[in-house]
Amino acid sequence: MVKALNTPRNGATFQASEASLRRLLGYHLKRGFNVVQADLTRTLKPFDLRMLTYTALAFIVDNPGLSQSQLADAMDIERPNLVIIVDELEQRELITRERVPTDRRAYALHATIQGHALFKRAAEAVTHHEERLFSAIDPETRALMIAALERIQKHGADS
Amino acid sequence: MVKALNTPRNGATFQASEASLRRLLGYHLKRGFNVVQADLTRTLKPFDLRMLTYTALAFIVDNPGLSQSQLADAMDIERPNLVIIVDELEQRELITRERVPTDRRAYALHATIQGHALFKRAAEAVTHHEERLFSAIDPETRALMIAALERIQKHGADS
DNA sequence: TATTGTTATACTCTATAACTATA
DNA sequence: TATAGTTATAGAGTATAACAATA
Repeated sequence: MVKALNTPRNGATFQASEASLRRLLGYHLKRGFNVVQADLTRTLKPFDLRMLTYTALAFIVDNPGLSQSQLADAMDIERPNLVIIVDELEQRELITRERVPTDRRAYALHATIQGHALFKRAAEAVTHHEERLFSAIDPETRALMIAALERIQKHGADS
Repeated sequence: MVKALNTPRNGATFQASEASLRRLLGYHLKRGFNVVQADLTRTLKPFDLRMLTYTALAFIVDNPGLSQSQLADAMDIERPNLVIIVDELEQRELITRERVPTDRRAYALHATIQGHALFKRAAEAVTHHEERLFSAIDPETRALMIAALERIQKHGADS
């Protein structure tokens, strides 16, 4: 909907002033992420997955046996918010929750055959979603952005 | 909370596999934006502003007299979601809503003296917030990222 | 017919306090 | 005591349908 910025009532162009919005990286991060998030939601819809259920499934597939605490830390979300995500994946029989013998407080998470199969199909769709959305950004720039975003995370985690 | 990635139970390192998460720009965009959003929330708290009320106020300060439709388009949010934002700013007497004589359906939005004053103080805090959070990213990289994010928006708006 | 602003509603993501059972 | 998982709850952002007033 950026086009409205170019068609205000008075014929001029709307501004995000130099003193405020347009020069803010955070502002563009938000808007860029919103576009990505909207497209990702559409991409995952056919698989009945959301951003968080997809992310959780990906981590469980890649790290069989990890606990919910470890998964929450890896996903950078709070433990309470992970519970319903794991509930949903378990009810759909995409993952299993098994008590850890050596620590009966914890659950070991594993993807089922169906979980692996669904993830494989969804991951392909996500790959196409990324290629489609970021086709205008050359690989070097993408890598540079990923490195910068990782630094922002580490820097933000310090404070 | 990335540190947990380095301290799993089995002594190995948790993975966001090459086939799935770690190589996805969208994944890093989300995590990076979450850090920014959390810090921005803290930054705006003393001014009783949220991300969206701050953004709306910025646009109104920079574009006096614009309508709610135009503001919603500029902010890239749906009209219904803007209503409570404008309500809040008006109730706090930071902006005014005046009927447009030539189109009695629309409201012209203007920032009050208090609105300008609060925005000026908040904008300074936001500037410091950005400098603090992005100090590890050199200006050239920031500019490159902003340009790339703008392209993603335009590209996403097409599809 | 189309647009502006509005109400109602629902979904997603995020955050905190407090509880239980285990360690 | 500390940790793993849970429940309850609240806040914030996003999205759609439907309506009254006006164009």
